Amino acid sequence: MAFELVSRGRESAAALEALLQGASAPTAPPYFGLQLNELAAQILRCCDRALDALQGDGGGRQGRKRRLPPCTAAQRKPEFRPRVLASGAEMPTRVEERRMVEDGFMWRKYGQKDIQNRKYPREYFRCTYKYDKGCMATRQVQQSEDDPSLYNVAYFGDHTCGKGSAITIVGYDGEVQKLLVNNFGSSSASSVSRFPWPSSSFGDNVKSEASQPLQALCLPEEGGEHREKVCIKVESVTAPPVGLSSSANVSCASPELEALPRYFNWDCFGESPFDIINEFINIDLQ
DNA sequence: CCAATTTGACCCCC
DNA sequence: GGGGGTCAAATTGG
Repeated sequence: MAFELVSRGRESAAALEALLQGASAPTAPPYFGLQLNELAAQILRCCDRALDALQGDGGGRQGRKRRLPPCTAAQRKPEFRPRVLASGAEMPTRVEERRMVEDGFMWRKYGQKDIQNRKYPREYFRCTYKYDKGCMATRQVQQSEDDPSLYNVAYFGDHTCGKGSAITIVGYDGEVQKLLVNNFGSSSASSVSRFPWPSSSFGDNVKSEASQPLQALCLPEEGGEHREKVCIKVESVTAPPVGLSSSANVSCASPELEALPRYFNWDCFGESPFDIINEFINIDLQ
């Protein structure tokens, strides 16, 4: 209950921050020395910490850890099971490198594997509602070798359990960029998965149409505590018209994404957690 | 008792 | 045949 309440508060803060970013945040009156958007970001961080604390409270589902002696083959019932291939060659819809912060979904671990040439095992999670609602979303989590405090998270499949959403962004020339993102940044499993900005915010300001959602997606925690890299699969990319400027830089080796470089803070996903390089770009948050 | 985790076995693909 | 993804029995803890 407390978890849901804090989650709701977090979503409200996210909405506030998105609205402030879309509005004239720099001219908004300061509040105790903070700009309003900074204040919203601060509220978000507090909510995230509270949610983390609640999850690690022992009442959460993550607290169950044990180490068992392995079962012998004789103890197991040899049984032929028809397999349903869930992943195959499927590419993840989202890849993140993040500290262990809840992503807004209910996951159930179903496997763990040692991966060749990898220091840490890969953990496999499926949506808790796989059987209830036929939700086939899965995710894979692997501890980063570069920074063990970070975890690479790859998402496969869309949530059909009603807990996720995809957003569509109209590009500079009207071409649709569809970002496959599920309930990004929310920490509430029971929340309605909608982004905090209304579709009408993609108004006449062409420049903000593309940049605003990306900024709003990325809510880096200042001070470095909450550092994450967000990788989003972009189905269609369109270059902004000549003359439009952006304060961000981009470098990306992917040919399909060459058009973007000058306008966003893209970075190539060179050190992909799961060897996925070309179809994903990395938004380096700072 | 039920739900979640652990972990070896199983299965598919390359 | 090996690697990686999934299954499900065993186990644990609320």
